[in-house]
Amino acid sequence: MNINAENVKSQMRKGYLEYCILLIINKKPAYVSDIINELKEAKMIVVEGTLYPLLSRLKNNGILQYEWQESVSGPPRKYYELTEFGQTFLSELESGWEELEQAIQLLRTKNK
Amino acid sequence: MNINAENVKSQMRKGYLEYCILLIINKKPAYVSDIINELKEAKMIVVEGTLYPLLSRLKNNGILQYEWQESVSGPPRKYYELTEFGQTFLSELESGWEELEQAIQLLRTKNK
DNA sequence: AATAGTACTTTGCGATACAAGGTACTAAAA
DNA sequence: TTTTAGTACCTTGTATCGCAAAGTACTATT
Repeated sequence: MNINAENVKSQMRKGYLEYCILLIINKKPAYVSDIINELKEAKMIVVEGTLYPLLSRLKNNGILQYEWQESVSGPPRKYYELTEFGQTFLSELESGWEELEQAIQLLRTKNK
Repeated sequence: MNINAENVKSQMRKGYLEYCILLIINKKPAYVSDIINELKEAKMIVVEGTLYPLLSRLKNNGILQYEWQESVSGPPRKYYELTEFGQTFLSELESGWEELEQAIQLLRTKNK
């Protein structure tokens, strides 16, 4: 119920997870730990419980597909990659991001 | 249940409403219609049912306060403005936005 | 066998945008 | 004076989604 800056910042990141994850996977196939690490580098802290359902959703919607790959140490991993449709989808998100960036820039400069 | 680009774009905007609204109110006191119009100019479509509860929440958390003002035509309006704490809060959101902007820029350029 | 480590999955909760419907006040028309 | 239209504020119910926490399963080492 209480608002604090951290809370709002986390809300801010919410809508961008899909976008960020697709950017990461678009480079090369990745499994959950890879993704978490890349996000961490970009200062976006995300946990497993968030990622697994999200990846499933993206897969069920035909945006991602995965392949099992053996690991040198430990159980096999699901490596996700973009489908063709996923590529199209990603470019739509690109423009969505640019729109928001411009919207906020407009509001910020107008209100200086 | 289905993902589509519009849906995700709207999710993207979600977390930024607080920030955008505070940017608008920070310039000068505003009531709901003012805010909706300014958001519309920046291509962020928001409806009353979203705004009223949000403004209440911000008020209850000491970020906004309001004054009633007569209207030339129609019922009186609640004009919201930032409290001192609200100003501090807004600058925290500023940095939150900048962080996200950088995070996404990093992921985008890395994955070209 | 037992233990530790890694990976994937599920459940329940809290936060919040939004649709839809409702209340209240003001001014103009009938 | 009553009715109607317009504006403004508020509330309820629903769907979405991040996250914490707990669980299952596989592999390698002791």
